[in-house]
Amino acid sequence: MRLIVARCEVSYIGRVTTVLPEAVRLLMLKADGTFMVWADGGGPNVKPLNWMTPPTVLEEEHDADGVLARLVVRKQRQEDRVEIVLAEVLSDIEHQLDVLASLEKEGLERELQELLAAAPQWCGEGFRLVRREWPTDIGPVDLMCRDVQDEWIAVEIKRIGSIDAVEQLTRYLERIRLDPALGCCRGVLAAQRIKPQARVLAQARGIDCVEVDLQVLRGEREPELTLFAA
Amino acid sequence: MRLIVARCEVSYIGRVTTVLPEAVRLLMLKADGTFMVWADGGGPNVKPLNWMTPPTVLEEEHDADGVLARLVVRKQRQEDRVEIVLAEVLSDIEHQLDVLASLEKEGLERELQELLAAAPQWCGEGFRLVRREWPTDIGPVDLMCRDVQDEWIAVEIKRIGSIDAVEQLTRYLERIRLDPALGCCRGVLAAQRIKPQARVLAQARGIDCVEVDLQVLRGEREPELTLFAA
DNA sequence: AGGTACATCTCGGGT
DNA sequence: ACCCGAGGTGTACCT
Repeated sequence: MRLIVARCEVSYIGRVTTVLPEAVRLLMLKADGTFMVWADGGGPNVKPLNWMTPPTVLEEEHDADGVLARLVVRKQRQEDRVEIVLAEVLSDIEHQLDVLASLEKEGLERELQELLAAAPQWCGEGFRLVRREWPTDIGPVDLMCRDVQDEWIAVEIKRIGSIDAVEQLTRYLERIRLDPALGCCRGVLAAQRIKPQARVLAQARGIDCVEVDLQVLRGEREPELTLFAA
Repeated sequence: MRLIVARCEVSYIGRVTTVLPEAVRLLMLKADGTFMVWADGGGPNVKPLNWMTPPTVLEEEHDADGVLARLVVRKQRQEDRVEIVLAEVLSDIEHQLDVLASLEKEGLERELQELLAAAPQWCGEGFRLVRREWPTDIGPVDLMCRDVQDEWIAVEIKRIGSIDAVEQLTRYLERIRLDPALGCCRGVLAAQRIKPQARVLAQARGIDCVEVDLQVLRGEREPELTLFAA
């Protein structure tokens, strides 16, 4: 990984066209071929101002004194290019970093699906799980359940229930209901949080919405007693 | 901007929980309060392994020799925290970077919308603009127009017209047509490029497709004379 | 290679 | 503050 701090001007030509006026910025050249330009504020926080993903080709130009004067980062088989004109190099260091993957993550949608598969009654009273990842010809439904009347219910699970989730479930239901045996299959959207506009669309489509609590599912917290609530 | 290269172990607890085993990585501390952890490969290219967006609070712990031994980055009003245990600091530099925004982008959907709002006839013969960003209760329609017969047309604009774009416009039309005054509103998908599958779906839904040329809209190129084309 | 779905998406614009 | 939509989205997984 090479880190260059320099006063420079940056141009990108590719899917869009951008220009950055001359200023002191960080140029980050990863050993894997990734290139990024960073500023300290006045822009995105966690996203570079400009970047190029591998595979890239790096051209370096030096002036008469051997000082880095120009960098061009290009994509192998495309016209995408970032050009950096360096007016002043303040620092230029390189370090060997470890390649060690294994970033373990917990608490994603997958965990939510596992917990709800083990306790489908949180998606609706009396629900029994028939299958996780029920296949349709346009993709798998998260959970397929049956209720106390043996009616079918397709459950779509999301961390945050948005309009897209309603669309996705609608598409699945369209497919599922082509099968006469499942013709009256209902749809349930289960999520930690469901956005208001998604709720509107779901209601219009006859899809039920259920908000679930991750901590309750994990058994870390007692469920609220809502049975006798207004 | 402070750049630390160190052999370290990183833990994050927040929306998810992650652990990174001890390895040599780059720790990036921006002056705006952003914190990021980077590796050289074996993970995402252009995304940090761990990060925290401002506002953040930084705690630094040093050992008896004054060497940096532990870092904790916390969010002010949340339980989110990143903890770094440093086994060996290989480099620790700090530079003053410029804050100079003004990353001008050209060629995005916004420009396309501006150009089509100024010349809606490219979306359909005789179209007049009634409103940009016409509000519905599930989101805004890019352009609302009327044609020479005073009929209403909802226009969805995309850089690339995909199936999602057709779904989106379909949703809007669903809501718009609930209003009797707009009951016969038509739909037009305008994009620089429209994917074949999106075209098929659009046709099935009675939505017209129009491909527009950015350079023609900008007046940089003459329109093709297609009036007498087959 | 192309399509789909997920992401601590991030980010900007609106209300 | 929340919500929506766009992104040079990136990334993994599937066909």
